[in-house]
Amino acid sequence: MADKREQIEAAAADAIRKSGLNSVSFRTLADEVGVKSSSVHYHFPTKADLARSVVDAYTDGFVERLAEIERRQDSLVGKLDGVIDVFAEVTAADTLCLCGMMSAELANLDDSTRTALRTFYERFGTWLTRVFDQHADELTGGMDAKTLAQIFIAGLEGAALVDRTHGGQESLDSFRALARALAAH
Amino acid sequence: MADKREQIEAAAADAIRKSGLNSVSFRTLADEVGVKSSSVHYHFPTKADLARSVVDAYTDGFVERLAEIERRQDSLVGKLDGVIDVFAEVTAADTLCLCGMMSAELANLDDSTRTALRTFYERFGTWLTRVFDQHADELTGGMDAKTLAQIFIAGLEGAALVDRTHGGQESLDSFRALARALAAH
DNA sequence: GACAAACTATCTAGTGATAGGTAGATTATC
DNA sequence: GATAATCTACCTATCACTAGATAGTTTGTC
Repeated sequence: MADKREQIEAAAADAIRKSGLNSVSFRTLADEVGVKSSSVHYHFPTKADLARSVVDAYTDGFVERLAEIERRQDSLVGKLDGVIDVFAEVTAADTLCLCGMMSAELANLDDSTRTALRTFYERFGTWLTRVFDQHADELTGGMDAKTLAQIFIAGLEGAALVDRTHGGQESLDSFRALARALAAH
Repeated sequence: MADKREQIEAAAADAIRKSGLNSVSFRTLADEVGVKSSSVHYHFPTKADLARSVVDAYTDGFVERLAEIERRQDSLVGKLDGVIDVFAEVTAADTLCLCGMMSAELANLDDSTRTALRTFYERFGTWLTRVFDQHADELTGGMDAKTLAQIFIAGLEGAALVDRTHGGQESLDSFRALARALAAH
């Protein structure tokens, strides 16, 4: 049996992606990993501590996946499709991007967790902006790299949100089409 | 003092847009309109009844605003900007689209409320698709009307979500830029 | 190497606050 | 007098969080 702290963090991340931080309780989390709720409080004194830790870990994992995409894909469409694939996995599992979910719950979060969320979007945005910049000569439409990055970040977060309400990946596929329209020249 | 039922519904809609259905309680709602929680239960027996009513009312109001935009704006960019303005109001009030917020909470909703959410997206999508179809000859990029409608629905929901985490309307403005890039010819 | 102190990770047992929901009495309206 | 809308008073369940006990492990000291 692996480290309990990591198990708790993983169980929390899964539950948050499915139904949000608000419907994650120390008790259900404890039951899932086979300890008492007081033990969860030992590792994460308050819910805010748990929330921040989960966001930080998710962000690190997400950025690592972006780096992997960059290693494997040379073309702009290949890279964008790689990112869309990440969101497609999330949608296929009937969940949301953890940071998208928690952004909806922003009003209930403490400052440190809000900062962690901003860091997620910032790192995602920095990566996407750089990718668009690297392929600037292939782009149509006349929009700059940062604008395109923001369109894709908001678009993919929203697509996961919308697609989950009716199943399938229609919205996500529309962003695959947008990627191809932008890269055609 | 207006009809209590409507007051309760309006207070619920405001609270949901700010912090989600999960953090709206019959007690706080009752306090806001000056009644007891049992009186709220008289008008809306269960929380699911309240949720569905609020979504239905929001959808009707939203669709009415779309019709108004269509009456006032002739150009494609004018119509798209009108829709983006609706989301800009939402963002300026530090809230989300009510249906976007509740989509994040999908796992905690009953079937009738989920159906009401799907209806919102369907009516929004039908309107946007028709608008893009009407201006098909002005479009660049080669994407069909339905694809474009899905890009804007997901994009605007996501932009409201993302922009709220760091203030401002950067993401929303990027969709204004996309509208102009698509309409240029 | 032996022993004590400190630390880690868990437990039992409980706190006060709040949640959605209900029964039945009361008041206002027509 | 009937009906609609509100009230008081309550229920059970769950929430985040805490105190204090208890093992096992690690670490510092002689």
